Amino acid sequence: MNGPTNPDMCEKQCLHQDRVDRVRGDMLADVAAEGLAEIFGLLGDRTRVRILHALSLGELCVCDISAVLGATSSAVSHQLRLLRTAKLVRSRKQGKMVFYTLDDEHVRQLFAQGLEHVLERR
Amino acid sequence: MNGPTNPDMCEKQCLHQDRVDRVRGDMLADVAAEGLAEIFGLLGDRTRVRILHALSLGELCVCDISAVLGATSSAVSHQLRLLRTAKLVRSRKQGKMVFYTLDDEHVRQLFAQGLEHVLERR
DNA sequence: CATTCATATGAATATATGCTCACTTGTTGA
DNA sequence: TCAACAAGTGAGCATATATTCATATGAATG
Repeated sequence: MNGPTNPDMCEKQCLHQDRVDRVRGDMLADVAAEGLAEIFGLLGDRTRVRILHALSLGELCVCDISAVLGATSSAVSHQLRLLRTAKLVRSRKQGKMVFYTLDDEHVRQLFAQGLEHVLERR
Repeated sequence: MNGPTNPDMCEKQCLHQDRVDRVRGDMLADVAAEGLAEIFGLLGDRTRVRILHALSLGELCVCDISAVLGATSSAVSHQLRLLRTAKLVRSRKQGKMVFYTLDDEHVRQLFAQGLEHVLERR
């Protein structure tokens, strides 16, 4: 009905067509943007950050993680499923227990990089 | 420290006290975990990812960003406020327009690192 | 001035997300 | 076979968050 013209998109005067065209051409593919948002989103939660950091220090079972974080094993298990699905952690079953380890070197580097950011901003 | 015993925290048999104690000692301070989650959370949204990527290609006004993303300038403005508050972008006023640029080198590196992850995962 | 326009912002709404609770699964050992 | 227990999961709830809509602000221009 309204067609492509959206009054909230200021298509009147301010648009720098050259710049816009150039940037449009270099923009990330949708999959890439989606993928980036997904991985960063996974790292963007306090509980998951702490789980991943704990695992970066060594292998732990669900119970241990719960104890370290002071969270219920249910909450931890829910989060571990997300991390497992995204292949950020790997699980190894041993009897009743399931041990988790980091399964992605990029995560370590992202952590280090992120920490630099956190520490250096002032 | 943990207060009352929580049945969901399996304090019975599986706990590897030595590991837990060691990891607890090396855990991130709360502020650090919170800070990490915050920065990653900001990067964990498709719209913000695309805004930041567009800005990594050069300075753009709000209107241009809207055009590049195909989003309303209102939506973009809201997101820019978050990014500005977190000092990930910087704004420069010129007449009616406001130009934005990336204001954080870490972001570029996080992007590169994140992209590697996205591209390399099987 | 009054108008137009780029940007910002508050309120409302829709959706996403994290946790708890109750329950299930699968394993160990009595 | 049965009880105990670690772990996983679905439902429900509470909160967070992204977008839209309406409106405000402030700058250029007639």
